[in-house]
Amino acid sequence: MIYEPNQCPIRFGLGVFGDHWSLLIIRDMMFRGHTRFQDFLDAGEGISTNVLSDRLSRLEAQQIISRQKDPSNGRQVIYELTDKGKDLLPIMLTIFAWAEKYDPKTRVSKELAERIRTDLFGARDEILATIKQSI
Amino acid sequence: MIYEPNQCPIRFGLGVFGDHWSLLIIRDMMFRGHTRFQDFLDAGEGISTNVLSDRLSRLEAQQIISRQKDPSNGRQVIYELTDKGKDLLPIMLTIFAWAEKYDPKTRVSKELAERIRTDLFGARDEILATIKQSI
DNA sequence: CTGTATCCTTAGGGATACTG
DNA sequence: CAGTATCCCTAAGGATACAG
Repeated sequence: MIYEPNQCPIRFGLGVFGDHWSLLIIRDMMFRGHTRFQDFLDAGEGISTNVLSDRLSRLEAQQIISRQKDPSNGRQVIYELTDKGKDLLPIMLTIFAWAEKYDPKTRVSKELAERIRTDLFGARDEILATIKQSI
Repeated sequence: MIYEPNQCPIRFGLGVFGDHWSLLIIRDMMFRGHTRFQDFLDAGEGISTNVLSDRLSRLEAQQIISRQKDPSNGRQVIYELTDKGKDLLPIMLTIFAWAEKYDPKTRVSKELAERIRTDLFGARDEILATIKQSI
């Protein structure tokens, strides 16, 4: 058994970042350096203030991001990825690599994509075979 | 620039497997060996027939899964992952590894988790630093 | 067994105005 | 600037019956 039913890691992941907006917010922090409420509003995805507020709260509650005031400007709030949030990077990168392989429009940094491709895509069938045996 | 705006790989991924049910269906095919309509209904997630039907159609349209009749039983339909679907494995595994790190209940095969951890978590900060420079 | 077809309900989210 | 508070609306999805 790869994992215990009712203790499914995919379900766990979906609970944390499994909605449309959360993953885009994390993406913007990770790859665009966004740190402020306004940054996310201006990202062009069309998120409304109430939804953004809600998602930032949830992500903070789950310790994916931290919220603090800018010491040099007390009215400015700064959002940052926590270690738990930064550790979502491998998930993002594997999505990148998959998209680069199947979305003709996606262009990702070659080094990153190459790394993932050899490390994980390369062993795909071997790993799937291992999994099949343990079902 | 890591990727072109409006050509975002995360958006592309969300469009394919970004809803609650699709990822669970793919999981069941990948890690539980499910191949039949009834398998998914019985998976215990409580999906209804109309939604399941819809998701299977979409996944087939996106060539994540294939649909064919069982040659030995003409009334039995068999769903299988295509290569494009199998290539979602790295994404699944990185979610596994992340969940194992942060969800106390999740227990994943050690070898798989270890492989991902050293390959990708290990270089996390280094990669993030590279990204920051190119924003 | 593998789906459609309907009905119905609710949660999610857009628009907007407003506040500390 | 960073949110809250409403209002409203629609699309997603659960339940169920039925069909090929």
